[in-house]
Formats: sequence, structure tokens, C-alpha cells
Amino acid sequence: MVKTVSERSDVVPVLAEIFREHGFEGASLSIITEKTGLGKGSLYYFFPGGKTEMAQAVLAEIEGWFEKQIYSPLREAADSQTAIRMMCAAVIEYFKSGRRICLVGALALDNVRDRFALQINNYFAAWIAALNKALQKLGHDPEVAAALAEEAIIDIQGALVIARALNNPSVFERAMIRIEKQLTT
Amino acid sequence: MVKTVSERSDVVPVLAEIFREHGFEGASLSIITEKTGLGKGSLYYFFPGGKTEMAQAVLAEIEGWFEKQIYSPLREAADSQTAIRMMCAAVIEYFKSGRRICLVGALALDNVRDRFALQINNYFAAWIAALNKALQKLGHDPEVAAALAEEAIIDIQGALVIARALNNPSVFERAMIRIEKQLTT
DNA sequence: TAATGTGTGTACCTATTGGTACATTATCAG
DNA sequence: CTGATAATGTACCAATAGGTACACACATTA
Repeated sequence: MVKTVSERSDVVPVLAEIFREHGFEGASLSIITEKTGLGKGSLYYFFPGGKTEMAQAVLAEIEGWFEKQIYSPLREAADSQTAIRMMCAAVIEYFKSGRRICLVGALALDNVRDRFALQINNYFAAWIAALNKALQKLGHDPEVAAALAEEAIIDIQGALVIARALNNPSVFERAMIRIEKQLTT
Repeated sequence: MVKTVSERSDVVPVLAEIFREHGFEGASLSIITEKTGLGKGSLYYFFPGGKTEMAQAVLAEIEGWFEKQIYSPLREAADSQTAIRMMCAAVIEYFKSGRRICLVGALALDNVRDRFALQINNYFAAWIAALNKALQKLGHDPEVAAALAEEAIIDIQGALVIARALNNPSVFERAMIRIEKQLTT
């Protein structure tokens, strides 16, 4: 029997997709075992804290990805206009044009919310803050920038919900076009 | 021992709150038993189809409530402007200023989504259609009305997600003020 | 080659899950 | 009062849940 030796970092993206598809409670160990190809032995070796630690690792990776690809450019790029446009493009790509849900948003509505409240809060707070900063650099008043930033993130999350509910990704695509326009004019 | 005899219709609102709080999978029969005060005997007498039938009854009641309180006025009221204003007021009240989540939206992101796909779809489709109609009666072009209606429902759902994620109901309150303004000017 | 570390598979555990069966009790119409 | 129907409580069930224990395999370095 071939034992392919794995690393923890290889498993996290797979776990992310599992949690997205099945939710936290719905992602049973048997499903996780099946989809990752790892037995309980390996799973609990990498994540001694069990499912909670798995989800926390996933959230940490998501936070890291957004920080690097989106938040940091928004905050620091010389050209804010371009940074915002690239944010929109990255969001469309990341959420597969509305066919992929936002795990953090889904967890926020879940009953396990409290267990991950800090990470959920940070994810959205950091996003809004970064976008706020970019909008201010673009010349908006602080209050206007704050309102626009909050509205944009609300819009993205709402579009993901409705696109999923209506089973119609074009809702998300339309929303993203509108959002980009609102942020860059 | 006192046996308080109940009716099915008394139980549905309690079930709604339970599903809101715990999600579909998280709402175990023991929780349902505890919160409703009904034993399994009564529960399966009222809902022979088990949890699925309970959730379906809840969704049907929600659909009925929105149809009567919101969709129908939007479609048929002589004064669309007022109907829209009353929709916003009813939404703020219904979602307890952002402290209460939208069960239908939460189910849309859940892994049991497929089981309730039809009801979830209908809920949002009917809402958008009714608002669309009201906006057209207000004088908007059909395409503009459709876009505004879709954007408003997206906004409401997104605001519920972010208010919950940031544990900050004022996000929802701000959003509702903005939405009412966008729809009535 | 021997020892050490990181991995891995399997057997096992208890608690809980959704659901069924059924005898029993209220309630109310005739 | 009597019978039927509506409602209820309890005992039970197989399946699965998350988690633990531990012997074992692999790769790497000394």
C-alpha cells in the first residue's frame, strides 16, 4: 500500500473547499477523510484540536490571502484607482463569478459563529478599513469613504447570497460591475 | 403531570426561531424538544416528515408573512412610495434592526440548500419582482426598476451578513436608511 | 545501520443523532 | 356515558458523530 506523505499546508486548501461545500457541522470527519485522502491518524496529527483547529487554519489562510492580494495593495498602492479595480477583478476571480460562496460570510450566519467570531470580525473589518483608506487616498472625505467602503463590502456579500439563492451567478457579475463603477467614479 | 395540548400552528414560530439560532443541522431533536416543550411523539405527529417537514412549514409561514405584509402591498398599493417606505419599516422591525438573521438567506449558504432550493428561490424572486413592480409604478423604466430592486434586496441581505459578522447592528440600520433613500428618490 | 522524527492506518470508545413503535391520555361529538 | 380521534410520553433502535490510543511505516541524519 502506497502511503503518500503529506504536509499540513497541502491539506488546508482542501479543507477550505470542504467547509465551503458542507459547512462546519456538515463537514463530518468521514467526509474530510474521504476528500483529503487522509485518515484520522494524520488529520489529528496535523490538527490536534480537531475540526475547530482545521477551520481556524482555513480562516487563517483566507485572511492571509486577502491581506496579501487585496488589503495590502488597497492600503499601500500608489495608484488607488488601479488597486480598487484589481480588487474587483480579484474578487470576481476568487468567488468564481458567484459560483463559490464566501466561507467567512457563511460562518457568520452559522450557529458556530461564536467559536470563530474574532476571525470573522477581523476579515471584514480589515477589508472595510483597507478599502476606506484607498478611497480616502482617492480624495474622498473620511465619512464618505467609510460609507462607500462599508456599502461595497455589504454589496459583495449580499450578491453572493442572492446569486446562490437564485442559483444565478449573473446576479453577482452585475453587482460587481456596479460596485466597481460606484467605487471609481 | 399537566399535558398542555398544542396545535401545529403554535409550534411553527418557535421552530423558526430555533432554526434561525441553530441552523438546520444544528437544530437537533433534543433542542427542538426542549425549546418547544413538545416530546418526540407530538413533534412527529405534527410533522411526520421530521425535521425537513418542520423547516418546510417554517419556510411556508415566512413566505406567507412576507407575501401578505410586504409583497402584496408593493404590488397592489395605490401609493407605491408609501408601500416602499412601509416595506423598509417592516424589514427593520422584522430583522430586529439587524440583530435577527434572515433564515432564508442563511439556508441559501447552508449545505442543505438543495433540499429547500425552491422555497429559497421563490422567497427572493417574489420579493424582487414585487419591488420591481412598485418601482415601475413609481415611474422608473423597467430595466432601471429591475436593477434597483435587485440591488436593494442584495443590500438588505449583505447588511444582515455584515451586521452579524461585525456584531454591530448599526451597520444594518445605516444600510436601511440608505436603501430607503435610493428607492424613493 | 541505528536512532529519531514525522506521518499513517486501524481498532475502539462514548455520546448523540434522527427516527420508529406503541401504549396511554386528553378532548369532544353524539 | 361512550367511543373516536387528537395528542402525548417513553422505550427503543441503528447509524454516525467526534475523538483517543497506539502500533506501525517512512525518511532523514548521524
